[in-house]
Amino acid sequence: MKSPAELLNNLFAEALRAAFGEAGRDVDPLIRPATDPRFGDYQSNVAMGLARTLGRRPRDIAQALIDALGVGRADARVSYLIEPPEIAGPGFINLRLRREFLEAALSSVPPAPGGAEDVDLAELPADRLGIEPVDESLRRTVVIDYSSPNVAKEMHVGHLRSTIIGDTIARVLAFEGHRVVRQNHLGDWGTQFGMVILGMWHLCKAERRGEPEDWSERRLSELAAARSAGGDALRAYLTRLRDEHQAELDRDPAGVEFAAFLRSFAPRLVRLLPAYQFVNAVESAAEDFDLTVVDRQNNKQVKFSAVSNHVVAMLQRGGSADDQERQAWQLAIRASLEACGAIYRRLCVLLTEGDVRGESFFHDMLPGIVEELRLSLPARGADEAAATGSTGEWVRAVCRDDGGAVCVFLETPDGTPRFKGPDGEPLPLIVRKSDGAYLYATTDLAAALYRMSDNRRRPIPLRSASLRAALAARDPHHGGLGGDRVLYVVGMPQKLHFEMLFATIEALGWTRAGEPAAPRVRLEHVAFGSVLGEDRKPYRARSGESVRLKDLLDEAVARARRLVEENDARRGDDAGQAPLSDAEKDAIAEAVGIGSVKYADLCQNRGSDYVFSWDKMLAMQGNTAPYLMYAHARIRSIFRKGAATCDDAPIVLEHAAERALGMRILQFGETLSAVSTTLLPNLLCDYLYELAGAFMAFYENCPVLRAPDEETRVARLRLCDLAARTLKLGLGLLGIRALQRM
RNA sequence: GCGCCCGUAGCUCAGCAGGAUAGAGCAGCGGUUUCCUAAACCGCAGGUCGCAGGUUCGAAUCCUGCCGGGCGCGCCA
Repeated sequence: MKSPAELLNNLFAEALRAAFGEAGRDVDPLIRPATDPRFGDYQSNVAMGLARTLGRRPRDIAQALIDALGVGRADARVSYLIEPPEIAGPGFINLRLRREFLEAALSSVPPAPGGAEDVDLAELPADRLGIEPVDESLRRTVVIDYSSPNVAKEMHVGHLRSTIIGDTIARVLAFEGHRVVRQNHLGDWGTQFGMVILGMWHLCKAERRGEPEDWSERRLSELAAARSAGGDALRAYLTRLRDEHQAELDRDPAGVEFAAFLRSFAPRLVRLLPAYQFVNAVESAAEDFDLTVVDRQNNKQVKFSAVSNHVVAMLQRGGSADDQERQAWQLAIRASLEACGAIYRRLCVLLTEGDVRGESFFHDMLPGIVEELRLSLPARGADEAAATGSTGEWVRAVCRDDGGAVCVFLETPDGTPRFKGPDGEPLPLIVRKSDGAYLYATTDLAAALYRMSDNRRRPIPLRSASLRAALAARDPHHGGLGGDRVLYVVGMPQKLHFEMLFATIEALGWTRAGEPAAPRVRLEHVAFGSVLGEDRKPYRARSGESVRLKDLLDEAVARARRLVEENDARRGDDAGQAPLSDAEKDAIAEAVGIGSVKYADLCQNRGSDYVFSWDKMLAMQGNTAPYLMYAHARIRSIFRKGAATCDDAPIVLEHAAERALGMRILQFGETLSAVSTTLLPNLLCDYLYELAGAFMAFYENCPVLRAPDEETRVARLRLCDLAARTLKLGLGLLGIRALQRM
């Protein structure tokens, strides 16, 4: 089933060619929903624009177009679709869909597949409402990078938008028939990682000394006290910690204790986190003091404020001497993934451990990436190094050393820098620090290569043999994910980074590689704004720390639970149905609470910041999850109460409210297309809100179970069924459960 | 300093590949329940779309300048 807008679009495109020949080819018919019900259902605004190019009066053009459409001719396909169009104002063509068409289109929607109530929100909903996937020729492989939590930290509000928006986009694109590859770019290789490992080491030592379980928390508050007491107290405290640290190293230079500890350690994030925070706090406090310890192998002095860096260096250097660090690292990842998995399941987010390709996954490609940049982007700009970016601008990239760091300078063809720093000097993309360490830009280049490359469809020619080998080692079979479209669901502040990254990739020519038939790769930064508190500053807990996602969700569910309780009590027996059991209340509170948090985020325009408000997201009125869920529950209630079925009864759109509801239902498909091209989930939210509003109006005006006659009754039931299924499907694509009762 | 984003009703926000009289929700005022869930529905009131120019048959939407706010800007991610 195609949506009305799509049908109109196709018919108008044909008519444009028929009426105006070449001049009408590839002209967008500009089919839009009517701005006012009096003007019909849709309108075409193409005539006014065409007036200039054709040198004719817009109303004449509109008339010619209508003649070419052939409405009213018995043999014209358009005749069953619309009433004869009217020309209005300067040349608007007003279109009114025929009632018979609407009724037939709605009646032809296949019944919901049996088995009905799917508990999980699967990637592909069982009930498609007759909506077909996009044409085979338009299907793409879409790689979507979202969520990307940091292993060293617990998930917090900062991860909410990426996780939720990314998941919805993934669901919508998959529903449209695209091959979606989710990627969770876990932050598992950064500097903070040394702190986690070091924290685990401290846990080990504390345990051996027989200290209490909350050792880390105690040390943290001791440190805070020493800090506020001033310089000398802090120095004394840090010196004590240093001595303790050194004593432990001396006691067990081979790390036998730590190795044993790791073998039996059941990693739990609740223990890891305070230990990490402790190390973090100690190191930042120690920066101002000249304290050192001898490193694990006892060969050199290490600054006490930089022990974790040293651990990172050991970890990243590789080799069997550092197995211990590697093992600790694996355990920490394990713990983090389990914590993330719990959050994802609760959020009904599709990400699994199979989608994780963290920073560490790419780390051995990094030297090859730098070599590739050096070979492909020589200082004397070769032709290959200049290309039109996806924005259509020309970019030229030059890779050279600067101050000991390896840099990519992006330039316009005449050599002026594309990006500048605060001092007005060219701002490069730095891919290797002067100390030899790699940065996230390097990892992002490696990840992008992996995501686009495909041995068969899009082999990317690489000059660096070591990079070729490293890429092949990652995915020997396919040589990469073969993405035609690579999406990065990452916050707005990183816009500059992605501009530079994409410009570099374009200059390397990776997006244009592969067989001629392969589409050019589109790289897109799906940017989003921040979550703000009522004070319009980034949303934080009262303590000033960012809010843990787990706490946020707990509170949402608790608030929803109170509402369920209140409401059930107020309703009493009035509704003539059994009160909700505790288990039902729990389930409803969970769905409503989580759904409200998600919906409040998704219904905002992705690009803008939004103010987090419990009252608004849990409100029953307005564009909220509870409102939509209520509309769905109300419909299901009709079926429950009437023990009714409607099977394949023909739809009748007699009443204006019936027609309006039917029209909305049919517009679901075109809404999805809009979401997949703009990647704006709020368009889907707006649609669902309007759909629910149309249902509410219908509900007030058109009795269903008490309909005047049986024919009307079953027709209305069928319309209700379609409305409920559309709501359920739409909510499902947002990763929100629809409820039977609430 | 440079770059990006934002400024729409008292408040929070939609609308911005230009289209007819700019929409929601909240807050305010007034209605609706012997009737399928009132966690609802309906009505009223509320706007020089930051300001000034420009392009256009037509601008909240595109361009330029200004004012106000946010974010970003080489070896963090």
